[in-house]
Amino acid sequence: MSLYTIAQASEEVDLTPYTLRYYEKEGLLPNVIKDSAGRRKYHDDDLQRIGFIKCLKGTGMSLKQIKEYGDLYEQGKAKFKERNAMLEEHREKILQEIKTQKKYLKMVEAKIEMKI
Amino acid sequence: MSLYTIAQASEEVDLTPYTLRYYEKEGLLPNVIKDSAGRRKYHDDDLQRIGFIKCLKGTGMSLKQIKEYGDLYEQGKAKFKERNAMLEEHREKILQEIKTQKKYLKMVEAKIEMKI
DNA sequence: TCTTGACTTAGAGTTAACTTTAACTGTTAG
DNA sequence: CTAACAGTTAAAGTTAACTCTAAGTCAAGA
Repeated sequence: MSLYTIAQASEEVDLTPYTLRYYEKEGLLPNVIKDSAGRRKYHDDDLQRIGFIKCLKGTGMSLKQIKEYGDLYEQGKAKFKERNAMLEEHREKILQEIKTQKKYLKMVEAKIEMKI
Repeated sequence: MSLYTIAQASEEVDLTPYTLRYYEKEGLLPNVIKDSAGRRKYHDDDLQRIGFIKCLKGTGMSLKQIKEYGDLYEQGKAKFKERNAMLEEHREKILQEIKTQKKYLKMVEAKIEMKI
């Protein structure tokens, strides 16, 4: 049941405190609590969530869509289907993107080998 | 030796005319010629170049870096080494990125299978 | 007690990469 | 001949995702 300050959480997830506050302001982190002095305290759950946000973002999902997903997540199993549909669609997008990256990799390698 | 108007080139490479003009303004397309009325005419070479720009951009290279690469390219074999070094470094970046994407894919798939 | 340092907020500023606007020009179909 | 069209430019506007500033609060150490 460990708690992290924003500096510690920042270190842990490799995002700046600015970014963490920004994500919270955008509604991506609805469960971050504050201590009596109003300072943020991050739970392990929060860090997990940030990890998944980084995953979605790193695979090209916009913060807006990530928020949509998060909002569905907050509504529990009532929205399970919708939420999973989003993920399945996103999965296809990632697969497609990996294919594209591989194609581009070949183009770059061809250019390297061209030696002109 | 076919020539394309900006509308045709746009269609061909799947970028808007706005974007093509923008790329040119940024110095990424130094060889686009104009007809007597001042209208752009794209050679096949230009389209090839745009294709490679899309490849570099699609693999995360900034337009600024793409311009650097293009500038080296313009200087011919004098800058071959430097230019190829850029590509080799970029190749590593793409390989790394594909790895990351695969990791993220697994995370998304795990979440889908989690059914919670 | 004072001050240092880590936090807080609202809001302004930044950056990359477009995207659009306004005003204009040259080409072509009727 | 003229209206519509496809292009031109410089410059302004947009968007996403931060990133920073200014002014303030609170707790802890000398």
